[in-house]
Amino acid sequence: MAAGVSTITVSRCISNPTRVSKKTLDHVLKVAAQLGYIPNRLASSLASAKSMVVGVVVPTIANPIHGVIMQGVADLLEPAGYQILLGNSHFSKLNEMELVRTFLGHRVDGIILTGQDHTPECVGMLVRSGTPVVEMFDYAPDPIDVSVGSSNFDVGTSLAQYMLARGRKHFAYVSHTGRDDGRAAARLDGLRAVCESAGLSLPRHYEITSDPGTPTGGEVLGTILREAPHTDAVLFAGHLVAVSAIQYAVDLRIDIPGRVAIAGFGDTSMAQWIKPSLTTVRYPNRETGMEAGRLMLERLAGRVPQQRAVRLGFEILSRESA
Amino acid sequence: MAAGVSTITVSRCISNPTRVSKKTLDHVLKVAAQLGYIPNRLASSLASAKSMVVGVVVPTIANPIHGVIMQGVADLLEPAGYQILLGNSHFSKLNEMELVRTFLGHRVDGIILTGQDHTPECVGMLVRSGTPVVEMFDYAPDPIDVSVGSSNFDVGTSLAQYMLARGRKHFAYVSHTGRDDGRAAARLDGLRAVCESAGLSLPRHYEITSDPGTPTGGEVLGTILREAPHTDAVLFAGHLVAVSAIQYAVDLRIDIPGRVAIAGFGDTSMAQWIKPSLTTVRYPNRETGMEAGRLMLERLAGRVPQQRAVRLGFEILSRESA
DNA sequence: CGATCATTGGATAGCGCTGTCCATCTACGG
DNA sequence: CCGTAGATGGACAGCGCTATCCAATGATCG
Repeated sequence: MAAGVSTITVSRCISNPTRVSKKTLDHVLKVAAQLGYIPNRLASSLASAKSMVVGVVVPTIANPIHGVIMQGVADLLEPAGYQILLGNSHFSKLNEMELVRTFLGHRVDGIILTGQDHTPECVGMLVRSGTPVVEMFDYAPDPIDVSVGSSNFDVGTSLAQYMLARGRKHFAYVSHTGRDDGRAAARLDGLRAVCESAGLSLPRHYEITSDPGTPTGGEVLGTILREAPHTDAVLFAGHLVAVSAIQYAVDLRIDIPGRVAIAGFGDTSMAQWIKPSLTTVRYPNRETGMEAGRLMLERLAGRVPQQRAVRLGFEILSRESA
Repeated sequence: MAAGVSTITVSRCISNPTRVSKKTLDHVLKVAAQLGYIPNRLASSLASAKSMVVGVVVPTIANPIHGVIMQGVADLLEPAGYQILLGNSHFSKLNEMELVRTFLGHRVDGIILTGQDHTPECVGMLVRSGTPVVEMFDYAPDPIDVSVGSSNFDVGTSLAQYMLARGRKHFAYVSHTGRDDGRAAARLDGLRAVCESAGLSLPRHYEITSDPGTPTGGEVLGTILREAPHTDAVLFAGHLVAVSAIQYAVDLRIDIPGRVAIAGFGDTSMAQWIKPSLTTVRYPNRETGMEAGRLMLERLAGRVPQQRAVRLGFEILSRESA
């Protein structure tokens, strides 16, 4: 090398500075800086079988929920020297599997997945590879490796009890088809459980087929109040749908929450600015990401946390609509 | 290999299937699938000097603006077989530089940067490396390599003219210190240019030191109307600040837009749900990301686009507040 | 003053692929 | 029946680093 020392000494300067004397270290570092030398991490990874890269799969990074979660992950991983390989599954298990395959090809040191619903082949690949895996977002009691998230069943029961405590008796639940299934279904299960044990009629379930980005809440609310006029609480899985339902109600002089209570899942800024403001469930997104990052760092350090499945809480933000 | 053929044939099956007969191809692929063989892309990258990875630096992925841009980038890059290495600069040029250094170490095939303000050392590294670079978000007339974005000077002039056309004469501009400097400053320059040529007094500039996540718009609006009561148009760089200013005005029965017009930059859902709804500038975020992705693919294919700096438009969403 | 040991640098051999060149095989015409 | 071209598979070297082992150096001690 130009510094007058061997390749191996340079390597040690970068990866294991204690193994080299202060003087040569300084010298090598100076020459390296002068030359603008940037070590090839590909070669390093290949030789050491450590890539310092973690693959993260989210459904879509455009959704601020996942953006915030991702930020939490990055805030833990980046300071520890890990880079993030980002993959968008677009809510498809098949895409997720292909991303996992690609990540494994890149010999990532760990993989973080959103949700707990994967193809068996995907799980098989992960298990066989021996790569640390964190499943985040949902509470997954029986994870592939480790997991962190909130229980949507609990969210369902909590919100049902919240409504019950406010004298509501006839529930409707509105969700989108196709995406987000597991979470939406778990919440509905929670709702059902409470209704059953309280001796109430089961919640009516409506599925919207249009894109969550369209404000179709008005139509749905109209349909519900026509088909089941006694409905006194409607729970919307999508915010925009919930907000547009409120807008619709205000326009039609339907009393919210007098005539019908409305609540949403997942907190967004618009929930607090619309009149009447929307009661929602706040999920600890940042915390979820950070805990996922923490768990990953634990696993990367070769440790297995005592708690393989971390259950995070949530918060019902009581506002005007319910 | 287990398939009874040499290593090299397997390699060809994956990277260059035309070079191998249909029969052996099928056979090798079948055996590979059975074995759950996943080729090591690290070794592949090292040998071929192509990593199929593109590094993308954003200030923070938690901000939906950058999330949407990133989605646009991913939507072009992922189908083309490229993976995304994500880096968060936290609005720091130094962090950005370190991320670039790391990415270069990973021998990424291309780097996409947010903004056009980089340390000279960072630019030097990029140029020396010969890696394709796309700068996105701002319109950068003289990019390192290629760029795409909207001109914030134009945004400033357009919004000023919009206000002028509605009889506004005394402007105030509110921005955050520290982050986003270039863009905020460019908009202010645009505003100033219009004020000057129209013979108006220059816009008053207020800087907020608190976090953009805190709703301090009320205080600021109060200060402005006290210090400069003749102000009839206030432009807020942060949405939450703009929205909270409107909230404050409503609470104090200050007529919006009668007494003072309010506008924001960058469109978010809350802008349309607050009463009165907020006039904003819509930036083409998705398109920015997609164009950045497209430009990157062009450069990765070895082509140099005729237009090295792509200027995207924007849209003034005229609502109730101005 | 020489033997022993910790410290520091070097030599060697891969990590798992791909680029380049070469060998083999089949098909075909002269 | 042989020569040639096109198609197909293989050999070899090397991408740039690190793990492992080994050599040289200086410090310490009997």
